[in-house]
Amino acid sequence: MSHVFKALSDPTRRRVLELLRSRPMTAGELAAEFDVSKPTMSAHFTVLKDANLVDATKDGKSVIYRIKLSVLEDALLGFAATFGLGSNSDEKDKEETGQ
Amino acid sequence: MSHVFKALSDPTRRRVLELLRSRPMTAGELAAEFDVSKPTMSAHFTVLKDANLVDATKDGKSVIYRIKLSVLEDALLGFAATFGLGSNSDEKDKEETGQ
DNA sequence: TCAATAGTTAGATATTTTTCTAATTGTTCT
DNA sequence: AGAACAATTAGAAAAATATCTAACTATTGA
Repeated sequence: MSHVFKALSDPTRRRVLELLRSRPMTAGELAAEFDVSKPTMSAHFTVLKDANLVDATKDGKSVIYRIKLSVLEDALLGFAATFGLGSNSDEKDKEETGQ
Repeated sequence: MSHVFKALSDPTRRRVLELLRSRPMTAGELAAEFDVSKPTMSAHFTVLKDANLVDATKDGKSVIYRIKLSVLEDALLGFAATFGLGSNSDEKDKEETGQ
């Protein structure tokens, strides 16, 4: 879980995840969206893989990356829940502490 | 918002926030919970302040830190919402993409 | 006023992270 | 087999982070 937050701390990696939100993409397609070298992107992919936030499958010459939404959800909402946040939009009267 | 994720990427800082969840605490009380020097903790507090995740008020010799839950909530749930996550527990039938 | 206490700032060092170019691996196509 | 392409690994350099000790500032209380 610590790996997830480390992975999310970099803007490039957060944007990679956002791109993968719409559809799976190859390393090359993803790299084309950024202004850094392919090896640098490869390093970012490794961090995302280590955090288990993406899944990589080889397809011919390409590697297709897919976001693992459930892992992101567990980390994000799990941590939020620790603070009593989330799934709380229109709860009625449950001893709210207010800040 | 990038500052928030940077701040959350360190385990010490995440634990500081968790400690502040129960009540406001002084720098000294917080530092006592960790195995690092006070200046190191002071640096962590600075990162949390820069991310606007905590509020510091001086009270005599002490500085009292308070968590700013709304900022944490906005960052965490806001980002989660980008992925269609959260406040979604028992939604009925809304063209779910399922992973 | 002076000593004690709480906390931060200064300055240095060690570690981690990000990034690059060059070289390598694996796949496809002719 | 050999060229072309996609991606990763190797190795190095630059930048950012985390950490420490020593010194400083501000507040309290004798």
